[in-house]
Amino acid sequence: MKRLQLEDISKQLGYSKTLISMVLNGKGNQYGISKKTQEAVLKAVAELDYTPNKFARALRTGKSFFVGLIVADISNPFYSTIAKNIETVLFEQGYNLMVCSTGENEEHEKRLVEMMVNQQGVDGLIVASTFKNADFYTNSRYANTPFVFIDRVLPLFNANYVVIDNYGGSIEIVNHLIKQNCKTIACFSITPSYISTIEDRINGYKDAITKNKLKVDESLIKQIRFDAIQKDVEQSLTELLKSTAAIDAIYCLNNNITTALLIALRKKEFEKLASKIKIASFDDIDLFNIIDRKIISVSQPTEDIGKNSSLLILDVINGKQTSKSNVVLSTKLIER
Amino acid sequence: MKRLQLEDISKQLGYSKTLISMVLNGKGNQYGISKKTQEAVLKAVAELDYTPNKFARALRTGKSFFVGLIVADISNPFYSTIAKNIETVLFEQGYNLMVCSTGENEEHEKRLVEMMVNQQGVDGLIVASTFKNADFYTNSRYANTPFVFIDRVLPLFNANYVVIDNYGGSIEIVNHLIKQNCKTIACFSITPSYISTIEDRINGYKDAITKNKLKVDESLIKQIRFDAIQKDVEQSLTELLKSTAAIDAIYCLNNNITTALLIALRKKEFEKLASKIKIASFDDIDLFNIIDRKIISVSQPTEDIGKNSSLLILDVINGKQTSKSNVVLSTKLIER
DNA sequence: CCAAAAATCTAAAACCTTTTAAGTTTATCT
DNA sequence: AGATAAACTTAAAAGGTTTTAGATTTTTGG
Repeated sequence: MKRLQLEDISKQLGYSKTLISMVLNGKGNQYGISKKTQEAVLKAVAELDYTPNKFARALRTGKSFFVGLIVADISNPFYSTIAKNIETVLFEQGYNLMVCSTGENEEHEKRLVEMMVNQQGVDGLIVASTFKNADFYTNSRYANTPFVFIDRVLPLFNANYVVIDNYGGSIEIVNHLIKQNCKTIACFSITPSYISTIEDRINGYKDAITKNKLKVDESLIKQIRFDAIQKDVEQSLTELLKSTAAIDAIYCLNNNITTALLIALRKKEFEKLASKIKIASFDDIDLFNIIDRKIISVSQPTEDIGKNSSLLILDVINGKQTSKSNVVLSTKLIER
Repeated sequence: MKRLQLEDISKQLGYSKTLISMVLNGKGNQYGISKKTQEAVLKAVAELDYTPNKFARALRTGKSFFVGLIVADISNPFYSTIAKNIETVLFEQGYNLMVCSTGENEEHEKRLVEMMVNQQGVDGLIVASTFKNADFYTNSRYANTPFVFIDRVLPLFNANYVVIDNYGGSIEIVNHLIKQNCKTIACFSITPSYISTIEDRINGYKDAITKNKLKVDESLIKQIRFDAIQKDVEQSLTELLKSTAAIDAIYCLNNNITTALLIALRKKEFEKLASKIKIASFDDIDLFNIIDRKIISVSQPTEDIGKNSSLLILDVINGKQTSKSNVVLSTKLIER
């Protein structure tokens, strides 16, 4: 069965394709099509169950009604929650979401952006970028594509973004640990560590320690590789065990590290450590409500990141934006 | 800066648009374009950084290189892992994935399928359907769209599918519980319960009990509503506490229910129950490796569901399929 | 009742590819 | 050399919408 097209409706109704197209696009009044005609068209279209060909429409208008989302790893609940909220907002406005993961790899991110913009023709792009600097995005070939950056900002780049207050959240949770009498706090960071969120969290960690008149011990800051989390966490624990310092707490800079730490601490070799330390986590996940151990965490307003960024990109797409919009959302400390 | 198009390259090179298009689509040899010409074209195109307009191409060929994925809830790790694996396979073949959640709602599923097929023009659709029967999908308007069903099968519907052996997995886990000396096993099922996976798991549960010469007690089978999981789990626990039966184990038919049960069991009111029972879960998640309680589970080969279904839909799209393909993957019991 | 203005409606162009059918040039064979 | 085949190339059509510019009909005012 061949797909119905404008021509068929036109013949059936005796109105021109133009008129029908106008009515269907809600421009009937604008072009002075009479109420009666509009109704007749809508009725017939509904009865015949006609829907315009997406490709023809996109070719003519240059609009795909697709928004791209690029994150490090869509199976991470932090990003998947954001994705879900973005999807909901977009769907209400007749837009669709296309999600891809970079695996925290710059080259992969490049390929994905190129593909989405050039091949897939997305109307806009929401990105949690892995890039170290903004060179790639400042290239003029992207000047016409609406971008909104989330979670992470790129240095010296004047762009729309929706992020959270990583520095403030970090200060707050470390302050809380210190109040709980933790003096020696290890920090499990993640590579690539130049990412703005991580930088800010590290700075918060250091500043909170300094302001409480304690000393920052660089040997307690461990780098965990994005693609070898479990291994590196256990390696770091071994190092901590060997060191002379008596660790009071471990502060994990993201949920993946915290999860890996919890798994590691179940092993016999780390038993001794496990019973003594407090665990703090930047980013709160459901899991923390189920386990016995009381995790202190900073929860991020993931829903709001999703909602804000999607509303923002729609504004940019629809030309409703006057100047760059920079949103910083605040975090919430969860004591347990 | 205006986008480059075939015409520009054509003028620049002195070859026709046709020739350039042919070379770019890898049909140079097929149409007897000389090696020299092909190389010149490819070089120029690379230098000028031209990419064909996606919409024009799709309009002409009728192909979008998009595959849709429809599941109940993309933030459920079971589905998000499947999604990730599908995405990887598709990406390698130049296809893209578009994911949507139905929230286990038939009407929403209808809207999504309609939208993906009619408005977005996907080349094929992978669906974990919420539907009770196959009427919607047997409608002739979908006869031309490649479909692959995953996770759940629709009764009496001759379609491509990739599922797991729910009945067998259920038998195995309940057998294991009984061997561990559990005689009274409650079952937390989920509505809508007509879904094939749930039906099969329930049947497995009942048959395993019967074959072990125990009695099935219908009052121990609780229905948990998809959209009120926590509440219904706690309600069911209360009922179990009130009943005279001494429960040995609770068997949860999916990971959401198990998670909700674990949360509930932390409450004082269920303390008594918590210490005595074993917990079994259909579907294994990372969480189970972190908590103290030893959860017995059936793990599903999510990676394989993703890989198999995506390879299958590509075959159907590319006309490589000869007859309907039905894949049943086996599960793995995880004792802890 | 006529001219001008307002209200409706439409033909044709534009969007940019891919593919068909056919054209031109070069090589091969007798 | 002429006819035929092979190699290479292209003009034009097709795909289905939206939009522009203009045509037609109806209404209004004198």
